[in-house]
Amino acid sequence: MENQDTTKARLIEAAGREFAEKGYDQARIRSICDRAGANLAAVNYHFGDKERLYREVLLEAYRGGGPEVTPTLGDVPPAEKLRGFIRFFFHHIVALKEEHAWQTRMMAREISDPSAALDEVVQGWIRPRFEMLKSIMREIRPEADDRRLNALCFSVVGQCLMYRLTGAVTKRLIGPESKGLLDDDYLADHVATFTLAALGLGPPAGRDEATNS
Amino acid sequence: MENQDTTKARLIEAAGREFAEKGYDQARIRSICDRAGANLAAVNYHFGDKERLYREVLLEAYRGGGPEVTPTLGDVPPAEKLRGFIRFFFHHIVALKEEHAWQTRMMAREISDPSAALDEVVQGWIRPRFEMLKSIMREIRPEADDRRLNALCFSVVGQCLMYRLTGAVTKRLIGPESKGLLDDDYLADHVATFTLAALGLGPPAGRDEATNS
DNA sequence: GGTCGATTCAAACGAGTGTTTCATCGATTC
DNA sequence: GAATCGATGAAACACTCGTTTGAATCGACC
Repeated sequence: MENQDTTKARLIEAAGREFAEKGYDQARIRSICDRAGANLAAVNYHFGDKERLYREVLLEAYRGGGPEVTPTLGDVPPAEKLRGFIRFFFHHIVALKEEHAWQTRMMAREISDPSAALDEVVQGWIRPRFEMLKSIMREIRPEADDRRLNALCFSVVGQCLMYRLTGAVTKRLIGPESKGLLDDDYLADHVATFTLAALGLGPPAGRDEATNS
Repeated sequence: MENQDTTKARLIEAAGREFAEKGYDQARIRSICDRAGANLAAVNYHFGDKERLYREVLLEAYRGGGPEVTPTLGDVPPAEKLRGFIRFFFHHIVALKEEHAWQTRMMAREISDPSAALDEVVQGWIRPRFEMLKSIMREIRPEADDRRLNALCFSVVGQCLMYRLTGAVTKRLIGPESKGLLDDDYLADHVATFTLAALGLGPPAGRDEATNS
């Protein structure tokens, strides 16, 4: 009854895009109000201040209308589940482009550039997905203790997040052309193969160079 | 003849610490001048502006007096070289504490929070170390093409950098106690084992839970 | 149609911060 | 010892940006 095109709703939408693009510090209230077609004072009137606006937007981002970002893994062998999780992770979190929903991009940004609201994000958004990975890993390594399970999961996540967190460096490091060759599908497949090999569930990584140039 | 305790030298030292701690944006010229015991106008007098100060400090950081941060790997099997590289990487780049030299901390910061001077840093500091890793990988996988080699190296680096880039998240994700259990030595060993297993050079990861609790 | 509360608007405020100014100091030189 | 010039110091300037203010506008209700 209220989520029509009210000023408040437009502000949340505009702020979501702004925060997702620039992060909390670099986001500008003037820019948000411009995008929303609202007056500069609107943010203070409707939300009080910048931080409370951010928290409302964050709430909207992971509770509200954002797209579902949870892998659905059927009843397949754990190795296949792991491969599916990695592929999902790459396509929905690592490889975020401008056209992706700002809701997800804000979550991704909280990982690399946490705000004061990180606790809520970890608890409400990151942890459930991490636990999903951890339960897959537990299926694969029932005998591993909790510390080892965490390290194993971080080995998976680290390989993926690498490409999201250090994009500027890697592009300069190997050149834009080589970076372009590392597309999402290739990388997802590589990380999955690498990880399954590390767990003894597949052939060693890097020996199958028959397929590509 | 000039690198005594001049105001300019003290400014570079103070700015190095400030930039390493807070990054370019959050660093404050007033704070730098305070640390250096210099007047506010000193930065402009000696360097022109904040950005040129940053570039000079960066130059000093990776050309000048910083500690040597390059792994020395003797004539051992490539698997051992890789293990040594990972251990080195963890101790000197990932696990940077406050007491580490600001020179290295600035390099680490450029990775996660690049400045306008990233090009120089990649070319002068990151690339040589990356090429070292790549040559090790080439010894292990002579038949792999360049794209695969890059992906393999990034799988190694990603597992390590993870802990540097997402510290705030991981601490909240698994709790400070569990995070504390993942000390540098444990993680370096884990990543090495994981990676060697992935390459078919060691036993699968996560099956050796006899040693620790 | 007048009243009142909610909303919107233009304008300004005030704090933070990089930068500039200009007077002063101190050593070197003639 | 006076002149000169690089270096330092206190103060202020200029700009950005979050926030506030007080008037104008709109809509509902009597």
